[in-house]
Amino acid sequence: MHSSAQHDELVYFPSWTAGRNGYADRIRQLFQEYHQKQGLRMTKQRNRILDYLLNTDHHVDMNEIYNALKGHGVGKVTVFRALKMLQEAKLVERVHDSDGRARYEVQHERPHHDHLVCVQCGRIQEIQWPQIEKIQDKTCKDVGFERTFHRHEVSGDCKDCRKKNTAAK
Amino acid sequence: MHSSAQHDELVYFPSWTAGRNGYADRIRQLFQEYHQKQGLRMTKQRNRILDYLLNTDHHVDMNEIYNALKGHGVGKVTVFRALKMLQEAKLVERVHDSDGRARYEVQHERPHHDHLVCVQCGRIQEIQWPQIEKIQDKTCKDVGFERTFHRHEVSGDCKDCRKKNTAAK
DNA sequence: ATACATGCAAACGTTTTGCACTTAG
DNA sequence: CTAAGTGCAAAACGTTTGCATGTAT
Repeated sequence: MHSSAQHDELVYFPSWTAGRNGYADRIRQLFQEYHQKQGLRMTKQRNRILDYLLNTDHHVDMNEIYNALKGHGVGKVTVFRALKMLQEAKLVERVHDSDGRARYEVQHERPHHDHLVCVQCGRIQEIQWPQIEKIQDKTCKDVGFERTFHRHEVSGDCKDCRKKNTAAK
Repeated sequence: MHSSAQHDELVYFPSWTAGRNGYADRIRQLFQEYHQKQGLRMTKQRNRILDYLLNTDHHVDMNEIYNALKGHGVGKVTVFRALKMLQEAKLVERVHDSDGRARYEVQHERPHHDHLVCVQCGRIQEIQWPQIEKIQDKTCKDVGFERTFHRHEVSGDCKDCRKKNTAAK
């Protein structure tokens, strides 16, 4: 699987960012299997919605998907219901941005990752922090807390926006 | 201030958890000063809302405050506007829960802290993780990201709940 | 006295549902 | 053919605003 050395350092650009197509195909397969298992029907709308999700590298909201696809016979409600279905299938995860609005991302069968969220351009950069996970584990053990999940978001200004800022002066 | 040794280890029960009253008084003072500076008026409603916030140990939403105070001449809209004002005064911070609903907490003039959230009893244990902050700083510098804020929540089962679970068997 | 604060009701934006029509299997 | 899927419009939901009334200064 993710065969490259799993050392203890930070991994800024995780290995799974490569080979995205194989990954996308795997999701599409699970998507189909879920339909069969649940007696659901594949439609062009659902396929387009999943495609959109698989071809984006950031967390999208319902409207973004709707706007991108509305010319192609996909309604807002369908996007809503497809996203709901995809969540039930555990293929998409719902998160919320800093204003509390819902955003979605393809659920990754891959190492847990944290987020660098740019407050200017909204871009979300994903990062793996194995060191931090280790520290968490140790502390949790010490205080008798059993960790099941964690959310770690760092907000600030990304490289590009900072460059623009200084250029604008 | 927080005079105790600021070493690099985890601090499970930070020093500022003691002396909560002094802390509350400080906030009330800033609250009053903000009113004077801005030419605002102190009202019983606003005082009650601030008191409620100061006497709770978890992140509350508008409705919780409203329900607690509606018998005492405090309307929903007033809670809303008071919270808005408190945010402008930098005394209250607005966050969002996992469903995207707004929640509020008194803004702490104290070291940044992270949260251990028990999914069973809902209790939130606060933790300082200076080691983790260090790692963040280093990574952010490496990728050219300027960190302004971070949110770090670890979910799981707390010591007490786990004890209860095994006892129940 | 006079701004500022309050609370009702109504506007708002987003998410969700009811229902008649369409379509994949 | 028929149960599932779609899309419109409308309900539901939380948040926010307009305006007449109340009140701290």
